[in-house]
Amino acid sequence: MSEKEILTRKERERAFRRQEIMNAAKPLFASKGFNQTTLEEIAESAEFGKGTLYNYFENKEEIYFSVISEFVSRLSQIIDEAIDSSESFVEYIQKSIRDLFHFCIEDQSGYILFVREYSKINTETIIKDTEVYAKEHGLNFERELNVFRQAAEDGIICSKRPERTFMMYRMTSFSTIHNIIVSSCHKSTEEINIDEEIEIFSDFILNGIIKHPRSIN
Amino acid sequence: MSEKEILTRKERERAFRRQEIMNAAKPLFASKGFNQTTLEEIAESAEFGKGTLYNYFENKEEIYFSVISEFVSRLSQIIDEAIDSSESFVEYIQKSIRDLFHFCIEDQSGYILFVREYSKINTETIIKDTEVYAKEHGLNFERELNVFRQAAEDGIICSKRPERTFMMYRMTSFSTIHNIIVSSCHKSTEEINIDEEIEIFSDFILNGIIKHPRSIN
Amino acid sequence: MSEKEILTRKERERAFRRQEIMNAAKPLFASKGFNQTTLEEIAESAEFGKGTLYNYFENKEEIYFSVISEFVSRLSQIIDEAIDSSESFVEYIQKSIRDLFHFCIEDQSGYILFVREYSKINTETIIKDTEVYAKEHGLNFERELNVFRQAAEDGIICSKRPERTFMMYRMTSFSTIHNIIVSSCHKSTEEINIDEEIEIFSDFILNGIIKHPRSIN
Amino acid sequence: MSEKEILTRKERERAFRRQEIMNAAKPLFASKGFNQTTLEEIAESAEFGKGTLYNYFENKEEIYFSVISEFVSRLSQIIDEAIDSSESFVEYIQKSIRDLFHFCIEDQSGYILFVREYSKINTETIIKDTEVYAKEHGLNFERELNVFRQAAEDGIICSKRPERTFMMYRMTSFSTIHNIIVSSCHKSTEEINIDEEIEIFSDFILNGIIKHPRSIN
DNA sequence: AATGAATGAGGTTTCATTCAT
DNA sequence: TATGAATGAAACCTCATTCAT
Repeated sequence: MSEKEILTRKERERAFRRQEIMNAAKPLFASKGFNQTTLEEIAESAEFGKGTLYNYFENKEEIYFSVISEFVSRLSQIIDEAIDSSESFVEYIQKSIRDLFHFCIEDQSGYILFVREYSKINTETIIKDTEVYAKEHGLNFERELNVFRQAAEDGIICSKRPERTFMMYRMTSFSTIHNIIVSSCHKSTEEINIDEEIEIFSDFILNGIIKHPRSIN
Repeated sequence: MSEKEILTRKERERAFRRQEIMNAAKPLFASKGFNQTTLEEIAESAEFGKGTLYNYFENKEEIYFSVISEFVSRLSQIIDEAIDSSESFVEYIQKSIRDLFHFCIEDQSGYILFVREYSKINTETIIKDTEVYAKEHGLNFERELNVFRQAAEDGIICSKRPERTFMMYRMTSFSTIHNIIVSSCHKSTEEINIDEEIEIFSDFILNGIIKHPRSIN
Repeated sequence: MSEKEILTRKERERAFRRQEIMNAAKPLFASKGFNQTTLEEIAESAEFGKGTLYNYFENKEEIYFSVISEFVSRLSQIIDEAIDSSESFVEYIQKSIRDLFHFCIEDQSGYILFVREYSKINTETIIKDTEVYAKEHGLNFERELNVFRQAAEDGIICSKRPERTFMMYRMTSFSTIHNIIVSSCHKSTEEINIDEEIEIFSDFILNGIIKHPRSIN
Repeated sequence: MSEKEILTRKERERAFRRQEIMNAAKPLFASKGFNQTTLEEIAESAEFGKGTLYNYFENKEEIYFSVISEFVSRLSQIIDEAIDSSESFVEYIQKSIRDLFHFCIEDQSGYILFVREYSKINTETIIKDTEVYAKEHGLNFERELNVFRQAAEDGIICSKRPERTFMMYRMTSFSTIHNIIVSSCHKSTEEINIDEEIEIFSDFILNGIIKHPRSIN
């Protein structure tokens, strides 16, 4: 029996309103940033009074990090599923890229907030050490890292330092998604074809930019 | 005879003090962000009174963007030089990666500010359209883009969409540098070997992550 | 049933506090001017915190112009009533002078602020074109002007340019009231007799300064 | 032999530069007010360095009051001349109105500054008591007042309180001139005819606004 | 539980005045 | 004597948080 089922009606209502506030805050934080988003705006968007927010969250920061935390949980799940359901390294790469891209483009606001904090590029909130931060939210890079280590041992990838290779792969994924989102905002006319982007990116990751005698794909 | 030589002593002193203020502001903006950095801090760090700053800059924003502008100018120059002095595409890639990495790691604060604005991830300043912004500061992506287009025509790179490939290459460069800088901040004990990082990254870009029958390099 | 009656208790309290702030600000603005009056002083005088003022007014200017606006509305009403209730030109002149003097001397601070702005002598606020300004606040010189035009047609006043005559009459009224107020401030011992002042002024306006064979009055 | 002649060349140059600064400051103070005019603007307009001003004046206020003082001296002289050269009360009134109007409209900036201070409507400078102020600058209302007292004794004017009548006359003169100046600023198309204005005003003062059996004029 | 009025610390910016050159 | 760089007090305004209702 899961924990959820033993929530009372009051607790369920409380959780529901908490979520409503987070949903209202997310696009505001994403588009305007932490400091530039006022509690008044969040309250108005959530159709609550300003003071009510403090019945559900300690302070502004807690709202902010709760939003990100929620995103990270789901992100983590997606990666776990990709690992669990793949039978080869290449399949895992392709699957995780595809699922990650779709998920992030689905929830652009969440993604932007996540990458802003995670890349440590944000300066409006106290920067937390990535590892602490990742653990707090259950983001499990260790499992992925092990996949890369195993692939190195198996001779599937050539790098002598799979940790570095993994980091580059991860960073590159995030910045490419970021780039797609930004592009789609600014050039609405030129419709972005997500599946094409995914294919180009997968090829870039697997084969690099130089033409090789025979491509794996 | 260049214009610089006909600056009067006063003008030279003025330019010097302007630079001093920018140098004082740069690491503050980089570590704390735009809003979190107060003019008082900048003034104190520059060893000037608060009001003095306004004799050299219109307002806080002008200090901020002047710092970035200076970085972009030098960045632009480095890329131009790499293009001009390379005889093949692969040489250009290797050279530009090497020079870019060294330059950015030399001026970490400037780099962080640049990437924060340029990636449109920053929310504290009015985000300018990348292209406008790039032109304003003389950042010339068009030239690099043409290098990639030519390489595609020549069959050196396999992508059917060299613009996308270039963008991924650029993004990936920046996030890798970013990652190195962040790592070096947090794990100062584990000394970062820049040249090794450059080699790994060059290989990653040129060949991807999958082992190929024969590597170009 | 008027709209006022359907104000909720909250709305009534809000309006009341708004008025309190205006009442606190009025004598300060009148005695010290716009720039020389600080928000801190207004807040202290109104027995509110500094920030509270911003819950009722957009900014300092809005407080200032609200005070004047309130005065102008009441001034306008007084003149309208004098026109409506008078049966001859001379009666209207005497009545309007009497009511105007009493009203302005009752609310000296309001009057000083009004005349400062209206005479375009003030340089601390952006000077608005008198006509625009008058219309905004419902000050209706046009009606009075028509009374003068009619009197000229009827041969009651001799001027060939009743517009000018009206303007002189208005200006003179204001500066005389101003003079009375200033005098009463500085020479508090010598009690000012308002009714005598009104009589002298009415005579001055109607008959000029030269003795005539027979005076209307 | 006058004092002027024993000024050394240095002293003459000093006086000349003092005057230059005042001339530069006058229109600025008139159009923008005391606080809104910066020393930097005055210095620039006078083609001096900011610091140089302090070699000629104690501080900003001294510049301001020197400008007004100069105006008052000349104003005083004009009224004295009108009194001295007139043979009747009516002639004095007509002459003084004419000369005053022409003088003030010639030096609009000076006039505006004078009336702003003198009417005690200004709040940007410490308001000085009119009498002190008048004496300081040699403005001699006492002589004019005596002319009115004499006219009352002689039965030329009807008022039992010639002091009040004089004050109204003075105030009215100033506000009418003020009105003309303001009008000429805002309605440049409709050319103002000074001589016509003077005639209308003289008539207004002497005869009031009501048509009398026979007009003096 | 919900509200929003009240608060005041803290930020940017202006500008008269000083003073070393 | 002329200069203008340096200064810092003082002003307006924002907004997260508290708390009485």
